[in-house]
Amino acid sequence: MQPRYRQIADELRLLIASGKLKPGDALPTEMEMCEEKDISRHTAREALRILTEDGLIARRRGVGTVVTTPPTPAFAQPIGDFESILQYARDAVFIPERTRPASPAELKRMGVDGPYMAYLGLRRASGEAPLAVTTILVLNHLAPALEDVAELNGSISEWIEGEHGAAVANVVQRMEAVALGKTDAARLGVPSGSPALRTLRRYIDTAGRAILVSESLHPAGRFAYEMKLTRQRK
Amino acid sequence: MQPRYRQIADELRLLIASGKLKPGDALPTEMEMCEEKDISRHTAREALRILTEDGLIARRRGVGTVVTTPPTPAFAQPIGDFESILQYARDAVFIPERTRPASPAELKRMGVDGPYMAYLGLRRASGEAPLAVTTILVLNHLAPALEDVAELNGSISEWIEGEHGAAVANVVQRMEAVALGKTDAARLGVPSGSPALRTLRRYIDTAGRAILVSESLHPAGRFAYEMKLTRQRK
DNA sequence: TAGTGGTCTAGACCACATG
DNA sequence: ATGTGGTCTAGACCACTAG
Repeated sequence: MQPRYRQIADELRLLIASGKLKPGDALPTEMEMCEEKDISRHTAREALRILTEDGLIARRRGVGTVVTTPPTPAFAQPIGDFESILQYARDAVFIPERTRPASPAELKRMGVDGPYMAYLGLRRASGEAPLAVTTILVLNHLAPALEDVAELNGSISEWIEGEHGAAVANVVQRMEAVALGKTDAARLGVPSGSPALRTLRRYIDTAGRAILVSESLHPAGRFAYEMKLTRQRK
Repeated sequence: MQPRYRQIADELRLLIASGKLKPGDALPTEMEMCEEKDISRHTAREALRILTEDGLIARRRGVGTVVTTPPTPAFAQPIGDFESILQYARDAVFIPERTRPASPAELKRMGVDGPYMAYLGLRRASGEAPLAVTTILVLNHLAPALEDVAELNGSISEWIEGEHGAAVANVVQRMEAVALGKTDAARLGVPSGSPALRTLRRYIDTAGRAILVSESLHPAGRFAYEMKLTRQRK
């Protein structure tokens, strides 16, 4: 049994999700909701508070309540700490296409040196367009077979931790803007030379070795990296 | 003038931050707070709700309210990162060029709403080429004069904290790739349409207001954002 | 059984935006 | 002047936990 305010919040959420209420549309005022649903104002406000926190609606005193326009890039993955990076890796599935020993050019570009296997593929969420082209380098003696990678619904780094007992001690992450080359642009279905967010992550074990390095190229508009940093509690 | 429930939330937050209330300690019950502060239960609950959302306290029906033990996720962002954002702002000097009330387009693009002043300028390190074009929005009643901004060798957010006593509670940071428009490209000396890293930072105070928002457009190759995430001991 | 937080009602006054 | 959402009061009943 759900509390009344949550039922109402869910009703409204459904109206918005289904498109019956579009961005910019006005919601009923608090008093209207009170009469229609036969509830007190407090209950109505609690329902609206939930939707406000979720960013679905915006409220302005003296004006009313409207459905917000969704943030421009649909994918604002809130990633603030290490854990949610792994979460991101789980949500946006890596679809491997082929594997081979890493080339010298790749090794240099991704800032490592040694015997690595390279996995090339796409990163997808639920939608149709791929989120990114991704290259993953794994130290040779830890590298799984391509078939196994395809089976993994978790992240490769977690597989390595489970399979080999290697512990990731920290992750160094780097972000910058680049222009897409012809090949990558074609795979993403965007014009050659168009902007992309390049994220490079190096997973370092306790010995300081990069056991896994991943590079993703996210075309503009399909992905934004968002993190919340909270002031320290001293 | 802050609402009563927020004053009380801030009082309690201070008790926790200062260590007078340690993790595991019990807070007063709702009824005790009502009598001590001479407020209604609703007001007390609203204050406690804020702290619950911030993860500072945990509440259990039939038991009471206690200060939470600081999160011990397997991985966490080193606390230094909040400070290093401010550090970045100090290193790469913001050179203001002009100021005016923020336009509706700017407000929408930067995800805020209200009366803000806009400061437009370039960001430079030691070298010759500018690192980025930057737009900074500051809440009207906190906004410094353009001449003062030029004098600041620290960051504007720190100036605000010192001058007005406003405390930045957290920073939400967003990164994505964009194509540079004609004007910005010209100011940076790169071709129109070339890639740039857009970083948007919203500095949020304890009341949840964005007191300052900054947007920087870093052309490809001149800037990369790098962060290190360390595994936390349990 | 007593006390906690969770939910809900029925009022009230206010600051603010709009016509 | 009217109506909006923001704040606040003073009650109430409930589910749950613990002694």
